[in-house]
Amino acid sequence: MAVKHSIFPKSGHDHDHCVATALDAAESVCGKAGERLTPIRRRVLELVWGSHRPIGAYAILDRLKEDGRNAAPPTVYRALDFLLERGLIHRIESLNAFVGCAHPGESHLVQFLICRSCGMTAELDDRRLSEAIGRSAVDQGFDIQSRVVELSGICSACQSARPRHPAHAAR
Amino acid sequence: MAVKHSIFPKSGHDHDHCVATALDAAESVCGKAGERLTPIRRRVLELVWGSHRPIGAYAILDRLKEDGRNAAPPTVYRALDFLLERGLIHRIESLNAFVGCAHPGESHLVQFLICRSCGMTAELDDRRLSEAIGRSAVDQGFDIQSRVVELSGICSACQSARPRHPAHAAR
DNA sequence: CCTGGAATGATATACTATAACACTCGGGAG
DNA sequence: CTCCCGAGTGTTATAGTATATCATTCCAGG
Repeated sequence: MAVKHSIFPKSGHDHDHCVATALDAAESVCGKAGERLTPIRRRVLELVWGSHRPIGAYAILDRLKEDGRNAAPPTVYRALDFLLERGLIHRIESLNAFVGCAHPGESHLVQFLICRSCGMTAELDDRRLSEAIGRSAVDQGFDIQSRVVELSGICSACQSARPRHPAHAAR
Repeated sequence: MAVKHSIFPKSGHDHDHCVATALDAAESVCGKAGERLTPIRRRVLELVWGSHRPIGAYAILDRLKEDGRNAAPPTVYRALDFLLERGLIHRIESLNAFVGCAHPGESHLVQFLICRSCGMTAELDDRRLSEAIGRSAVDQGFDIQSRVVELSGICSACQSARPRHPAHAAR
């Protein structure tokens, strides 16, 4: 049975469009907040959006160096912190890596599906799931301030095909 | 309104009993599986159970050294890997730390509540929440292999009191 | 201008985790 | 009994992730 509305990016999608949209949205979000999307921040965001696979801070750093820029770890982490605070990217705790936010500027509760075969991630905003989490916390009198929900497994595309990116297999 | 059945460890509980129970359960689990709970593994488990606050691998390492034992990082990580595989401890991804499993030997899906004020964690096994996660995955045709659900916030005890362990405040 | 805060540069270091190889020990095959 | 084998541990080195600290630059507003 086919999946009706897969939220996983399709293999042949126009990714340049994803990137352009994300950068535009970032300009907009920063503009409204009076924040500066400096060249470094913009470039880091672009690199995070290089694919739908989470990317590590040091991989970003390597790319910045390839740009010919003087870059050190703090350069990257400052930009990542800025982008995280503005909700333009997400951190995947179970991978120590970062991925673009699919709904920048909108407040949303997020859950991730992470494919161990192709490395792609999908960002969910499942209301029933969020509510179940909220109920669980309320039952315990717990005041939730942040949530990490990361589900690793095999996406539907990889289930029906030989793995295409074995390099991204889970640890 | 008071919480009916808080799963958070109470401040004055008999923690020695928690530790003893955990060690007994570990002996039992290992015995049935024909695995060896060696002195190092037992000691690491005991240290992880030192409190209901997640502990980092290097903090465990320091304790082992205090024991007068020759210990290096691999010593600790090997023991932790063993304990993780047998389901005797859990890893908290968002803290890079480890905490004792409240239900060793039983297969269960787990979610964590992590108090940013006192550092305590509570292990939930909320069936509705697990089912909501399962449905979410099925909707996407996603085959879940592992789950990370970690909710950070303030536990009910800390909400009604001045924080008692500010050193454990979230990053 | 000039000045104060934000952003970046630069260096050092802390923290987390694994690779690789050597050694020991105890149990089973012969 | 001896040999051998594999699990467990010791040891050293290194990989990978993140932050502290201070210097410098840049730019918007006075």
